[in-house]
Amino acid sequence: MKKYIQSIFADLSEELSYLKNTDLIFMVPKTNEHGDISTNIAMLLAKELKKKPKQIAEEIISKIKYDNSAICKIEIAGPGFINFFFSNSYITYILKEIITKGNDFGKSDKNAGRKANVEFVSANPTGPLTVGHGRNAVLGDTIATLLENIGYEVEREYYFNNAGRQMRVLGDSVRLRYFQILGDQIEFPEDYYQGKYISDIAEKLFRQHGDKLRGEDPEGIFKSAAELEIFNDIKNTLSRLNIGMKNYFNENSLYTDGKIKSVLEEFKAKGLSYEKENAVWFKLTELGAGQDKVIVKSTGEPTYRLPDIAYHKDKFERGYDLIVDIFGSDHNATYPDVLAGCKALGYDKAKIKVLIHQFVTIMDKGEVVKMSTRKANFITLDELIDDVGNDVVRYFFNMRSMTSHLNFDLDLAKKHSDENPVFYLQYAHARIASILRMTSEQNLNYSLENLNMLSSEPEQNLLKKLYQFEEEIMLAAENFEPNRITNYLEELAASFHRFYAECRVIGSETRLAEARIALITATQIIIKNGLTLLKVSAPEKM
RNA sequence: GCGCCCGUAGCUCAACAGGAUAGAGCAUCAGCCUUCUAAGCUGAGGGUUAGUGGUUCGAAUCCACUCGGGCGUACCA
Repeated sequence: MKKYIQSIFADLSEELSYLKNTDLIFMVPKTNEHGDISTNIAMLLAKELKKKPKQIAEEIISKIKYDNSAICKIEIAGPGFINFFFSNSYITYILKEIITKGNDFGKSDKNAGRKANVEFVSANPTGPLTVGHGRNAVLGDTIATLLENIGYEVEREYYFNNAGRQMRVLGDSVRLRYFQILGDQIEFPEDYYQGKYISDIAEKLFRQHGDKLRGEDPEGIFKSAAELEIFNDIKNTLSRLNIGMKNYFNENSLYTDGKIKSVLEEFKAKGLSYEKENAVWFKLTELGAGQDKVIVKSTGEPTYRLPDIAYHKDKFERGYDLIVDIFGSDHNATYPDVLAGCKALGYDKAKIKVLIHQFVTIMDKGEVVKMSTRKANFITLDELIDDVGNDVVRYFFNMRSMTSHLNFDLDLAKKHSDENPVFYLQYAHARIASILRMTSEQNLNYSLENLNMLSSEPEQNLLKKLYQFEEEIMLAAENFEPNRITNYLEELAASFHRFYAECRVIGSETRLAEARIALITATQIIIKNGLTLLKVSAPEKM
């Protein structure tokens, strides 16, 4: 519909030339009195044209040509808004679209043929996923789904590093626990991994091998067993949330494939690196950053920047049209270096979209829980799923904008009470399912013949919400904002519940009942499609 | 010190690219089930949008500064 209004304005701009070079902004007004779509164009032009906004608006309205079957009224209001009112035949059209397209309604092929890579989670296999990773995982997966919904072919990717100091400490942590099981009196260092899962892995090794591993190297079987166990655990947790990765990208492959080396050589050839104090420095100052950074330590080991740049180079070479990285706010200082590196290598960094989400604050019994993988005072994502179920976990992590901190109150999430918006939505869906079960028993079906009978306020509000769906999910995808979906769905469900309280389906006069069945059928489809994007279930009964 | 993010009702959060009277949920209070699921609905109270100044027809939104909170700021990842 917005497209249609844009097109009639485009036609009009042939006649009113001042419309040509301005951005037309259309929005959905908050109240029904202000119509279905509104534009502030007259006010924006007032200064430039040295005319009063209302005069401009009048001129636009008097000259604009539109189709009566789509728009029934255009009026000027307030300081100069132009408000458009949709006609009933448009409403009929959109309901019909929703009902006939069903599960496919809302899908768009706008980006058909384009490929996207979404990298998320990317936790190293040093411990189970925590609630903190949960937000990253759910946001990443939902963004991937949203991109698929607008036509992208999406690859979900998990980047990990199973080498380095962290992993050595992990292997040695298991080894020491193993010795403890054998009865050795060993002091377990404070900066080693304290979690119980370490002892579990050691226990398992003991059951399989007895005391035969005494002489093994910490980086041998201890490390590899730990990595295997932990990775299986992580994958299992992700699959409980319906998250499946297409690629697991091992940082180590960047070394074995010579990609790190080739980036180093390229930097050197371009004069973007130099040696100082036995280390290799990346000339970031030349690229506009504040200071140069080390990319290869004096020990010969690269810092994280180098593999990160090589990794992104690899992604570019794989030919994606869009590369999305999802990080927690603790990475906010590192990605500019990576982007600068990509740009220096000649890649279009506009293809990379870095999304930084703020941390999850866990509240338990009214207190903030500080978490650290190393010390074992974390709540695992698995425990959270056990407590509240995957629907609630997925919904809660999608509920807030990425830029704000997410306050996860465990007591509240565990409650399963009506404070929980997930149930509010699911209840709306189930209520509709229930009505439709009963109407079908009575052989009552939807009809699009008399939709103009849907004239009461709750019905009008519900209709209005329905035809906003397509635009909402488009905006959610293009702006990478999953929380728009949850906000929208809550408003939609509220509109439905209000309708339910005031308007009866069964027992109304047949033509009205048929129209209302069309309305709630469409509502049910939209709720289901919205929840499906979030991978939250839409039950027929509760 | 510097960089990024945040500050909106008692609490948790919305508010589309600057738009019309700043909205929901929870909590509090008062109502609504002989009719489609009360996990619901209706109403009331609750706000100087942290503060100060600026930009303009118009600011929670943009700019500057101040205050407060989070995360960073390594030859850790």
